[in-house]
Parts: sequence; structure tokens; C-alpha cells
Amino acid sequence: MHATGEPVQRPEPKRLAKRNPENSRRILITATLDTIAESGITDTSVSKIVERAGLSRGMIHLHFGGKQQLLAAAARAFADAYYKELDRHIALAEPDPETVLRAVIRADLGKALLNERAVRIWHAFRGAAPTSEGIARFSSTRDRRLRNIIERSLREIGTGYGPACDPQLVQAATLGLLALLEGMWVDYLSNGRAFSRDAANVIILRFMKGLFPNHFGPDPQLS
Amino acid sequence: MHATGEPVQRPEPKRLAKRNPENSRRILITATLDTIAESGITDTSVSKIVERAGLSRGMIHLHFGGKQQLLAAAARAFADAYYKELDRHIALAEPDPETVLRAVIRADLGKALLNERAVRIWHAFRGAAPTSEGIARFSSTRDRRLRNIIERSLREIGTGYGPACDPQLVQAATLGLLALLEGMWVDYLSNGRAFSRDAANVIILRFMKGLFPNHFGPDPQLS
DNA sequence: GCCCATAATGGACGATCGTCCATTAATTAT
DNA sequence: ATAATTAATGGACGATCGTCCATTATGGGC
Repeated sequence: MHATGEPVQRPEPKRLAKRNPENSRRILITATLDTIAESGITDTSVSKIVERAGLSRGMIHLHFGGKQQLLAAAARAFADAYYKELDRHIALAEPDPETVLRAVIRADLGKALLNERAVRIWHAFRGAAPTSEGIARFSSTRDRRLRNIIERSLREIGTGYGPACDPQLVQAATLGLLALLEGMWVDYLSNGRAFSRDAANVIILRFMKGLFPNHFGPDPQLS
Repeated sequence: MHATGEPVQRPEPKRLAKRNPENSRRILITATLDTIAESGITDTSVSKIVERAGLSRGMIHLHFGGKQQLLAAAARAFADAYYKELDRHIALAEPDPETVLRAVIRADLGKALLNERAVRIWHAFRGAAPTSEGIARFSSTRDRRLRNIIERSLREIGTGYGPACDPQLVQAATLGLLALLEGMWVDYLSNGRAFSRDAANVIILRFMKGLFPNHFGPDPQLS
């Protein structure tokens, strides 16, 4: 026993985690996305992130310089993951333009990209983008890249409809398809349980066939 | 001069604002929506709201019971304003179903509903809805009501296409049109400057005409 | 003119926010 | 083996958060 009432200052032999900065960054980004999906971006705090990550408070400032930059990095990582999966599907479909578009639609509506976690994160970033430069950069990237992919494929398809084809048809169809995909994500977010991937796929194909009657027939894989 | 260094405790004859609780509620809701549009929902604090409203701190707790309920009330007010404008357009168009749908599309893309402030607020609420019951209630109201309006009109139009018409066509077209409208709002948010109301209108009509060839011909008011 | 119900005020409060940094420990270089 | 480098820690810090309430001002009913 000690004579004084003072508690013994036990140095507590701190076991630091293995040094692995790259891994720490990855863990922090994942924890950030998970927290946003679970609590919403408003309630995503530094404390919640580091607690989920199992790392110490200082890591965010050390590796990203601040919370805002971490959010931007998370937005970038999220966009990268989206395109990694999308590109995988597109690579299998090329070079036929209609097959590419079918693959894009199927991938965008697939479980890997369209799920509760992803759609919550997506819309949280969308809502925050107008007032956060760092987030906006990677929230708009998707549109640009995806739009180019769609537009290129549609232009190729459009040539098959001869010069009689309205030159604005391709642009209209590009914007419309993008809007349809976005709208389906919103529908999934709002209606969750009632949403059907196959039904959404069928609807989009119907709309596309309306503009390009010689293409986008019913998917044989779907009812 | 005063003998002591103590500043005189001037009672400062407080001029309270006129008593008008209903007006105070309205001012607070407007200030909330303006703050969300300007700073994003993450940075919308009680302090910012009351400062913009020119009212005192306690008003939020007094009139709404807390910040969360104020946000919910603001979401409801925003949805109400949307439908007030929409209903105004629909009333002029009834009872012809195609005219109603054209009015819905035109109203949804019009300056009164689709503008920078509105679209920022809309997406901020959308992003917050999954984790806020109060906001979700009035964020999904729009879908339900709008969907019913669209579905009813489309069903009426669909009958003109005889029994050969796929019974799922109406449902598909309803979901597709909703998705297109949502998607156009997202496009406006992301691409702001490049967005064209008339172009969006034309695109949606094209898509609808693809499903209902005897309807939704080019709007004579548009190029 | 007085009273009473209550709209309005603004500061106190503890909690939590994000940032920062002195310290500790793990790794690399010498 | 020792020094130098830097990843990792976790608490301190002031700022700001949202809530709450004692107090003050107001307007309608008597």
C-alpha cells in the first residue's frame, strides 16, 4: 500500500498500433463512409469516425489535415469505387455500344453499386456538395465520366438511324438516361422496400426503346 | 463621471418585437430554409437561424420545441409550397390528362419551383431524410402525391391504347416520369449554368412520346 | 387602469465540436 | 547499438453547439 492517497501514476505501457500510414488512411475513409451511412453527414463528427476506426483522435489531422479534407478524400474514394465496379462491367461488354449501355444500366442498378449504404452516402454527399468544394469535385465526376460513356455509345447507335435522325436525339437520350438512373437511385432511397432492380431495368429499357426502336428490346434475362 | 470604474448597469429599455407568434414561426421557417440554401444543412445552426431571422435565441424552443422540430416544420413548409405552385398549374389544365401531365412537367421545371435555392434545399433534405424521421415524412410526401397525380393521368391516357396495351406500361411510365423529373433536378444542381428548362422539357416529352406515340407531341411553345 | 396570460428576450449551462501539439513508440538509417 | 525520423497517441484548448429558463414587455379582458 502507498502512504499517500495519490493514485500511482502507472505509465501504462502503451501498445501503439503497427506503423502503417496507408492502412490508417484507408480505415479512416471507410469509417467515415460508414458513419455517414449510419448517422447522416450532419451527425458525422471526428469523435464518431475515430471511435469506429479504432484509432486515436489525432489521426485525422495527421493524415488528412482536418475533417473537411477527410470528407473530400472519402467522397473521392467513394466515386473511385463506383467507377471501378462500373468499368469492370463495361470491359466485359465492349465494344458493342448497345451491350455497353445495357451493362452500364445493369451495373448502376446492381447490388454492388445500388444498396442502402451506397445510396445514403451518395445523397448525403449530393446534399453537401453545393457548399463544399472538396465534395463537389468528386460528386460531379461521376456525371462527367458516365455522361461521356453514355454519349459515345449512343452516338454510335444513332448513326444506324440515318441522317433522318434528329441530331439532338443523342443528346436528349444521354441526358434522359442519366436522369433516369439518378431518379432510380432516388426511388430506391425513398421507397426502399418496394423498389425492384429488374423493374427499374425494364422501365429504362422501355424508355430507351421508345427513342431507338431498333434497339433496347426486352432483356431476355428479365421477365 | 462616475466614481467607480464599474460601467453603469443601464437597464437598456428593451424593445420587444410586436407580439405575433404566427408571424414569428413563419420568419423562423423562412430563415431556416434560407440558411440551408446558403450554408448547407450541416452548418445550419440555431445561432445562424435566429440571427438571420432577427429574433432571439429562445424563439426556436418556444415555438417549435427544438431545432429538430423546426427542421421538420421547414421541410413541411417547403413541400407545401411545392404543391401549392404545382396545384395552381394543374387546376388550369384539368380535366384533360395529357394537358395535366404537360402542366406538371412544365411546373416542375419552371423557375418558381426549380431554382438554385429550392434545389439546394431539396437535396439537403433528401440527404438528411434517411436519418431524420421528421424530415423524411415531408420528403416522401412529394413522391406519393405526385405519383398519384401522374399515375391517374397516365392510366386514363393508357386506356386509349386499347387492351393490347401492356398493363404494366402505365406503372413503368409513372416511375419513369418521376425518375426523369428527379433526375432533371439533380442535373440542375450539378450543372447549373448549362441546364436548360426547355431542353429538359423537350427531352421528357420525347421519352413520354416513345411510350405513348399518340400523345406528347412536340410542345408548340418550345422550339 | 389594473391584471393576467403569454410572446419575446438573451444569457447560463453542460456537452460536444474540430484543431492542435507535447509525448511516446515503432521503424529506418547510420 | 545508437541516432534520427516519423507514425501514433490522447488530452488540452477555445469555440460553438442546442437546450432551457428567469426575466421583461406586450396586449386583451375586466
